[in-house]
Amino acid sequence: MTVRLLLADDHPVVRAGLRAVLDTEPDFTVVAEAATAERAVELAGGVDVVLMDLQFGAGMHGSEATAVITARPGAPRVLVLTTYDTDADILAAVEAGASGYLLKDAPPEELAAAVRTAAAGRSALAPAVAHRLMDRMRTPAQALTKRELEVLRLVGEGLSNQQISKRLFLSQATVKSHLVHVYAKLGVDSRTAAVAAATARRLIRR
Amino acid sequence: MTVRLLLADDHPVVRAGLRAVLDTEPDFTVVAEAATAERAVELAGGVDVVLMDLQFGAGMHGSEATAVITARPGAPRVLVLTTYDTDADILAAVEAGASGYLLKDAPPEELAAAVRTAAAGRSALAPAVAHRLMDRMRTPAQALTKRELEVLRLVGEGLSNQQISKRLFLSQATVKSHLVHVYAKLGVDSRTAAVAAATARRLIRR
DNA sequence: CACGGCGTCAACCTTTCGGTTGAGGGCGCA
DNA sequence: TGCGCCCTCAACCGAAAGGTTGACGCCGTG
Repeated sequence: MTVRLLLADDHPVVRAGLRAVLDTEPDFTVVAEAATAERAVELAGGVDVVLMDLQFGAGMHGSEATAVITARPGAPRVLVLTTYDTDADILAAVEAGASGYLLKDAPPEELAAAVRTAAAGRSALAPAVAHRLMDRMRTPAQALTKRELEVLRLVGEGLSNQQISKRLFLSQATVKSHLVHVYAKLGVDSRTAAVAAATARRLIRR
Repeated sequence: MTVRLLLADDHPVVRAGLRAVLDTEPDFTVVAEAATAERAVELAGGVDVVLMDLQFGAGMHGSEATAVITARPGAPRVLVLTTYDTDADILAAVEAGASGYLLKDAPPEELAAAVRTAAAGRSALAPAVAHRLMDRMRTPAQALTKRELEVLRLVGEGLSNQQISKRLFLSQATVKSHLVHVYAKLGVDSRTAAVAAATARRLIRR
């Protein structure tokens, strides 16, 4: 039985590389490529496994596309294949229904093995990734409230508490209050560290 | 006349992709691959063009390898091929003697054209990259020094002056001194604003 | 309805940061 | 041999941010 593959990555070179590595396997067939996450959603029907990058230059994020694809009945398995292994990315991908999470520096054999594992309906997490996920479960990520996120975003834009308070029609005391909660939830103790942590976890965008 | 190529990238998939895209060109031959910058330096003899990534998981940076390779007599041309186009990366690559700077999301035709341009001894800068470089030349006033950039990067990672001073073996006074200069050059007045401005201008990456 | 989470704010204190002045050594370039 | 730039550091001060306690109203849920 042949495994039909869809390659979703915005880099032509990476797509060519995946094709070169996977299409030579006798039981794999690359049936389509997508340069955007939107296109991947369109093409996901009729394949068995989707190899999905997370970062696309613009537009939909890979984890969003994964959620859309896996939500459908008779959906293909989605194997996330990305460059980074930040907690937030992994979490988002797994929550979106990804069957696996691989890093792009994985050797070809590992890649092929993961595709077979995913095609068989089992979970294929790279060891390093699985470990990270375990860590995460132990300390559940505190979700920031809308207001906290709003304040944090302005901090990320470089505004002072004074400026934020004016922008949001608040007192400085309130801004500080929100930030204290943000620091606690992110496990940091300064505004710059909060921005760094939130950026790494993709809570805020830049 | 055949152009002999060396592919230097730590991702097997990317190397396979480059090989797939370039080795099919009748006048190109991929004669070697390197998974590390150190290996690229070893293998650079005997090829005409090196396709060089900048980020290698560990060890030598691509721009260092580029500098070493281009410094030798009869050196091959080095074409930098990376994911990001931050000012600092581009500058470093060009200063290291790179003949071109391409982004990995470039279409295959552009890639092949750039290799031919480099092989012919001409400069091959992606339009977006060239534009950035021009910007840089036009306003050299706000150029941050290496040290200032180094400090700013750590600020962006959320470190305090205290932590930065320890990390770089400096006194806090020196860290503050660098930051004061950074603020002046970026036209801001706080560390968070400096990070925001530097990110917007692609002086630092996240 | 009582409870908890959220959003708002005040007062107070400590620590860090921002900004200034001044200064010395190293290095390249005119 | 100067000059200027870069990097380094000290001392000092005011301003901003960090941290704590306590408080009040709103709202949704058990």
